[in-house]
Amino acid sequence: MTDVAARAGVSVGTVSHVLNHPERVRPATREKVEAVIEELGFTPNANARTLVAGRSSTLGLVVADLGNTLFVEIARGAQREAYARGTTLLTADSDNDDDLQATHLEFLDRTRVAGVLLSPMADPGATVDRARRHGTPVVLVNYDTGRDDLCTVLVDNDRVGYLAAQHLLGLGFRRLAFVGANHVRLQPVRDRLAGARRAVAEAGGRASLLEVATGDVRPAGGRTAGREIASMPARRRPRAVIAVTDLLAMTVVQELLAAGLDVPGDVAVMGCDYDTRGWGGAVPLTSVHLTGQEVGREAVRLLLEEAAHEAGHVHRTVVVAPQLVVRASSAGDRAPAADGPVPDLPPPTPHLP
Amino acid sequence: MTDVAARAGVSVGTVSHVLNHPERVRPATREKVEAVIEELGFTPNANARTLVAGRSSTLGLVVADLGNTLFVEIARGAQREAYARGTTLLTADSDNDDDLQATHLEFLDRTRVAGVLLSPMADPGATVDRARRHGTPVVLVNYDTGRDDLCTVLVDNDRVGYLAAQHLLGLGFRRLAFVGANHVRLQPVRDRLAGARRAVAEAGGRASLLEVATGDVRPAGGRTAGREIASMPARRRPRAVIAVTDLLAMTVVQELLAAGLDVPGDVAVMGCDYDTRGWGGAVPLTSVHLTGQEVGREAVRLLLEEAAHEAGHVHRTVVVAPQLVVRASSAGDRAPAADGPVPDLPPPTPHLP
DNA sequence: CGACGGCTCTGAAACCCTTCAACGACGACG
DNA sequence: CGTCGTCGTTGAAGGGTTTCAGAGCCGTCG
Repeated sequence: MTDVAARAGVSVGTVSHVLNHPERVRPATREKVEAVIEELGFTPNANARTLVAGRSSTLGLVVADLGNTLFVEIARGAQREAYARGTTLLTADSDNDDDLQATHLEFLDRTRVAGVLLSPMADPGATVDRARRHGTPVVLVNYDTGRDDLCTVLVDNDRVGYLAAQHLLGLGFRRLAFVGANHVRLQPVRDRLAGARRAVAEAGGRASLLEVATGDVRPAGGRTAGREIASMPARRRPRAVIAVTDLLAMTVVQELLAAGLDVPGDVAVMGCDYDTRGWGGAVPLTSVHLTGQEVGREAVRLLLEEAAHEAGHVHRTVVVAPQLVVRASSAGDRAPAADGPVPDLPPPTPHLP
Repeated sequence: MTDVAARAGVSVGTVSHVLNHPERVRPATREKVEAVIEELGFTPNANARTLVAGRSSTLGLVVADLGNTLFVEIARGAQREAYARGTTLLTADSDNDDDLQATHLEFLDRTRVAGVLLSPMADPGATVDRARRHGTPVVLVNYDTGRDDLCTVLVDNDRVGYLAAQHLLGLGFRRLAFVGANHVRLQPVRDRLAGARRAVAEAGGRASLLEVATGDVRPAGGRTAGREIASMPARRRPRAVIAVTDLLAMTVVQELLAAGLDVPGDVAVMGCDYDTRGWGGAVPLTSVHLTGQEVGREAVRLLLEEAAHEAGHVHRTVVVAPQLVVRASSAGDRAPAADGPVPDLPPPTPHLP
């Protein structure tokens, strides 16, 4: 900057003004300075700026695992909202490692970002408080600590289950099943199950919800559940299945098909979450999507709000609504739906010119 | 830091030493300073440090679109390599916007990161040079500019096509088809086709490669191609299909199934890329995967190497091998393979406690 | 007993920018 | 023609850290 000032025949203060308060400097001077900046290829040092300002305007996002489609959606939504509001979002992937997550959080704290979005896998504990003590606002994303001294964005998992059951009931199915019902120690499972039960209860006496256990929340769990359902006599067999996870739903579908049953002709199946792997199969999967983008957006709003009102900010929890997306696995017709208006179908690679 | 120094009764220089060169300070002093640091909750300001050092040790990654699974894999691989080498990787998503991409690159340049990985959609042009003029090394990822004054990491697309055709030929299929062959203006398509042709040529006279055009690289293009193949008389119909894209392959499969053909019984199908949407269907898709993680890893290695040898660094292009992953759509048996050793199957949401 | 070498620790400069009080010039006004 | 206000510009302070030359101090050796 000194070089620019010297070469333009002005003081560094003036160069700074050209950069940050162009209106304060006479057009002639400004143009001269700008010309020199261009000529010298000068780029201001963001660190020095932040050092003076005390805090940068960048936002950080620490995500538990970018391999999980939901977190990617959260990152995309957050990125868009941040951009719309004139800031930059930097994402750090903790790769399922709590220590790394803490490291990333501390790094962003050290670098004095305007605020951090944290989407953890487990309770982050005191790590968050350390950052906040330095004045780095933190918003918790997609994880419920139950704390009320922290802004939080959550998906309404009760509504996830409710929407799923409501959809199937609305199609006229009465005998429903809920696969994965035994994993109620996982809060989202608990909530989804509760929502599904409520919808069934509201539908009156003719509707029922069979709760099917799985050994595992991972795909393998759907295997046994799928076989169990397939082997039931047709009169007792559930007519429609809600799996607590898209991944479980996918394996249930595979087992049903392998047993010679038709999906959705004999059994309709649907999942929850936002797992793109269910979208492209022969029977694209109906699902209640966790609206990750909306979660990310809302989180950025909350974070900027908190960052703006240093003190006197009231922490709150925003609950985002999930969204039902109907595909072939529950629809009446089996036409492949991949061309349909699936939300945010990523563009295809190859993307080279 | 001044506060810490005062409270510990030492000078700021000593506090700095405790932080960066603990061996230079007497244990007693060190412990006292550390105690005060803890007591005061002091966290060093990374900006000030970078300001002095001239450059931080953080790496930046600017990615064209996080909605694309391949870029996510690149980010994950890069993250892991960076972590293994003791640095931090910050990812910025350009959301398919070239201007935003340039903005992100400039931002990282301003913030004086150790280097930037850039995975663009189109030729980034002079943006890159601006950053490099300030001494910010840039490595181009998954995009071939043809420049030799830049380190680049590419996937061997010729080998993608070659591996695909070789796999099918190895299974005994002779009449192959290549779907999407008309999009040769896209460099990856051109290379993949060339590789496939070569494998077929090497197989001798009895093997053939029917080149099928699609109106579009997007999924819809697979529709017409699939119908076209399905409607051919069985004797002329290709026995195995390579689609230039996983997404195309998925829709081809859907059309074949809809026409009453069996996959892979009547027609085997495979794709290329790394699109997870093809993994979970009733007929999980065989594919030649672009090994995004390896690309990301290699890119970080290159970048750190360039960052280390300020001058006298020889730019080079590293070509990463793709990887054949066999699933049901080409295998002899149709057993669902989702439990098999699919590379990097993400863990399931729900991930709350 | 004095000189000398090692350890520790200090203080100040340097890093690059922003901001703010103050200053000079210039036009308007009385 | 002197005074006042504005506008544009300046110069220095300040922000948090690292680094480096040097100052004390203690022990050792001659």
